[in-house]
Amino acid sequence: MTAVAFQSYPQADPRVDALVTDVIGRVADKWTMLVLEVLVEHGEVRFTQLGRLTGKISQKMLTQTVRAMERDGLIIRTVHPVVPPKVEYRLTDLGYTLAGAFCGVWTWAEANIERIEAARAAFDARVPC
Amino acid sequence: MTAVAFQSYPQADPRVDALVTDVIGRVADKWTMLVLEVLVEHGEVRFTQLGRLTGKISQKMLTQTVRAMERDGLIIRTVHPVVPPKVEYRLTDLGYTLAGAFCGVWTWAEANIERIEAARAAFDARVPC
DNA sequence: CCGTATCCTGTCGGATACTG
DNA sequence: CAGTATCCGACAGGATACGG
Repeated sequence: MTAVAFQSYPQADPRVDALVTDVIGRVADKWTMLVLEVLVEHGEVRFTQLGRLTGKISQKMLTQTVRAMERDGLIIRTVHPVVPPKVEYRLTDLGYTLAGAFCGVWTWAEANIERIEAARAAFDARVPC
Repeated sequence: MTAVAFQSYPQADPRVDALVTDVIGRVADKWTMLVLEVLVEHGEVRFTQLGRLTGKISQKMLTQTVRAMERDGLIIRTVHPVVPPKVEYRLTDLGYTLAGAFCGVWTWAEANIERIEAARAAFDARVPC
């Protein structure tokens, strides 16, 4: 399936490219990046605490995000057999290297917010609804 | 390897944080990154050509993506008044700096695909069903 | 406290058809 | 060639309720 427009492109290795795209898509998620940032800053963090620090994230999305990140080997989930339950999350070495890679994007966004907003305003003035 | 050494994240302004998140969300899009990569590699590219080079992207999504990127000041759209129409896209300076920032993530993904797939396989074996 | 399960709505995104 | 317009299925993701 997926017979789409623009098929057949002279790329070197479509398999590797697809995998990289997949990894990027998974990892470049909004919540993934925020969780990554929180864990870099705070080290080991509990579930609810992680939710608060991440901002307005629903419990559902937080669960999904940490689960996917654990599956990808980015974080480690530690369950303490106590009552009430205590679960802590921390980055793996792989997670730290990813955070390092994303650091560039994060600082870029911070540094260029004003330029982007200016560009948007100019565009919207140029192309009104 | 590893050796993370992360400088602590400076500010704590929720407004700025929201904006950064917004920018990240916009810019970390799958198609945005692919278009970015193609334009870095090929310089100035026409619409259909861009579609082919980007891989399996529908015309609709390509239009949306380039429009949003133009609005954000990442690319420049040049219309040549000829028949048949000829429209070319190229990166702005801002676009190039973004591509540079993403370069780290891209190479990270390439370098760690195998580790991620191994982690996923291990996780799925550990947590079946 | 740490989740899972369910419902429900908005948005994403592909397919198709048409214009300058 | 370079779009625009429209229909529509799929799914992300919030709100809520419940369980270990």
